[in-house]
This record gives sequence, C-alpha cells and structure tokens, in this order.
Amino acid sequence: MLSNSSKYAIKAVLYLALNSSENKKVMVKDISKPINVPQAYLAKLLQALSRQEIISSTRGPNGGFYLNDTNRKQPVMKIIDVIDGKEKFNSCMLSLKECDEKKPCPMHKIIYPLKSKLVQNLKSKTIQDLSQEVKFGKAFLPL
Amino acid sequence: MLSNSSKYAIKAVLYLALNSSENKKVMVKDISKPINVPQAYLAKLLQALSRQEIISSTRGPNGGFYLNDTNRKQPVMKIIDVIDGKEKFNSCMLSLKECDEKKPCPMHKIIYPLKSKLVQNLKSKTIQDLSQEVKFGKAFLPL
DNA sequence: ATAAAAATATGACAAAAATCATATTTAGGA
DNA sequence: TCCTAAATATGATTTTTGTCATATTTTTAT
Repeated sequence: MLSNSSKYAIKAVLYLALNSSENKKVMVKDISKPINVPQAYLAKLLQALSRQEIISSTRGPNGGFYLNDTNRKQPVMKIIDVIDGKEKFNSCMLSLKECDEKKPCPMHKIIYPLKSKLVQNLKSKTIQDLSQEVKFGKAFLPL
Repeated sequence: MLSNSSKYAIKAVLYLALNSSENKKVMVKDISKPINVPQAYLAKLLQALSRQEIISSTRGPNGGFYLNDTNRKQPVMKIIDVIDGKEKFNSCMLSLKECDEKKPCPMHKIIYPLKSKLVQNLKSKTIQDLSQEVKFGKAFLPL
C-alpha cells in the first residue's frame, strides 16, 4: 500500500518526534537501530525529508536530525508526498485517464470514497498528533 | 495502490466478462488491443489467472480465453491475490510485526477501518457485479 | 496424418525500487 | 587553525517489477 521507503520515513520521523528537539539532535545511526532500518538507506530518506524541510538537521559534531515546532505540525501526508510522490493516491484504481464521478471506472464506487477519506485523514493528522498517541500509550512503536 | 499487473489483469477480466462466453472465446491479441496492454505481458498475466481457474481457456484454433459462470462469480479480490499476492492488503501500514486493535501502530486508527472496508468490498464484489455496471451504463471502461 | 492456430512454459532483457558505499561539505572543539 | 564528527551528494549494486521473445504443446480442420 505504501512503499517501504515511506514506511521507513514515517517510522523515523515519529521516532524523532518522540526523541529529539532543537537541543537534542539524533544521528542517523541512532535512529536506524531502534526502528530497524538500514542506516545508509535511512540516511538517504532523511536527507530528502530535510531538503523539503519536513525535518531539520545540522551537520558537524553534535549535529544530527531533529524536529522543530514547524516540523511537528506537518501532516503525515507530506512525508508520503516527498518519498513516494504526490501521485501515490491520485490515480484511478485501473489507471484510466478519465475517471471521476461523471464517468467512473467500474472500481470507482468501491474504492473512491474510502480512498478520499484516507487521504483526508493523512492530510489532517500531523506528526505531532501521531506521536502524542504513542506518548500517551494509545499507540505503539516497537521494532 | 495496486500494481500495474493487477490493474491490467482486472481490466482484461472485465473485458472478458463483457465480450466472451463458452462459445465465444477471445485471443490475447484481441484483448490487449482494446484495453491497451502489451500483448506478451498480458498473455503472462492471463496464463496465471487461468492456472488458478479465475478465467478459462482452450488452446488450438478457435481457442482463446473466456469466462464461464463459475468464473463470473469470483470476487475481484481473487485477481489481486493471484497477481499481487495475498499479503497486498494484509500487512500493517508501518510493517510492524505486531499491530492490531490491542497494540495498534500510530497509523492504525487512521487506516485500518478504511482498509478493512476496502478489502470487504473487493471480496464481496464479483466480476459479474462490476461488468453489469458497465453493461448498464453506470460505469465505463475506455482505454 | 499433417498443418495451422491458439495457449503455455520458459527465460532474456529493461526499468524502477531498494540497498549499500564513498567522497565531499559543514560545524564544533582543542 | 586544524582535526574530527556529523550530514550531504553522488553513484554503484542488488532485487523486484514490468516487458519482450521464442520454443513447446494442444486442438481443430483439412
């Protein structure tokens, strides 16, 4: 449903939400271990997120990745947009060029309402929102 | 969301539902043209579906692919199962080993209800159901 | 029986996604 | 200032997915 890359990225950002701040930066290797994602690969993903200012980073000694307040307010969808591309949830389930309410493909009715609700959720829920769930023991993040 | 392969397969089966019968078999090349899928590739997909008895086929002159009544009663999900594998909609959105109502990952609440509704739809809607929509002008299948 | 027309089986090739490796740049501390 | 530790940029490798090609088997008609 999501690519591995997106899953990795979301896990990493959530990890940062729970374990970093402007004055507590975290190195790639210290993220990759607990979330169980290959370090070199994760580095690439984090760099992409950093370039788009979805997460923050500083180089050099005592540097690392972290989230500032603006970062925390980003919707989860942004992560997916950057890693998997904006088209991820946009295309018709049968890849028909023209597929909408007026001229729906045969799968449209089964899928569209659910997909658009999903997109809505992903756009409204922020990194902050999700990390709070974990913080308050309502959701979990092992492995 | 679905692989190209699954999309192609669904389009082809829908085409067969609308244009074939036990005594009107259709050759690969006559399916691939109208649904705009490369012939050799489609052949491979149809063979896989035929092996799993989701569609029917006979070889030799006047042979081809077609749907019998049993085929038409298959749920759309079966096509996806065969082409993309049963795990497609089964895994957690963050690929956590353990993720369920009791110990949900942070994305669970946002996604699970929608995903399970989607799966339910794909399992209950049959090839027949979808092709009827097209037949009665309630859905469309160009390109 | 034989020839032709179809699916089937197999595998080669290409493109994209995932993974790994390394040289470069930047920032901090001695 | 210079060394070291971190991200960054770049690209090589591997795996998976998508695509193409061809030889084989089965069926029908002559």
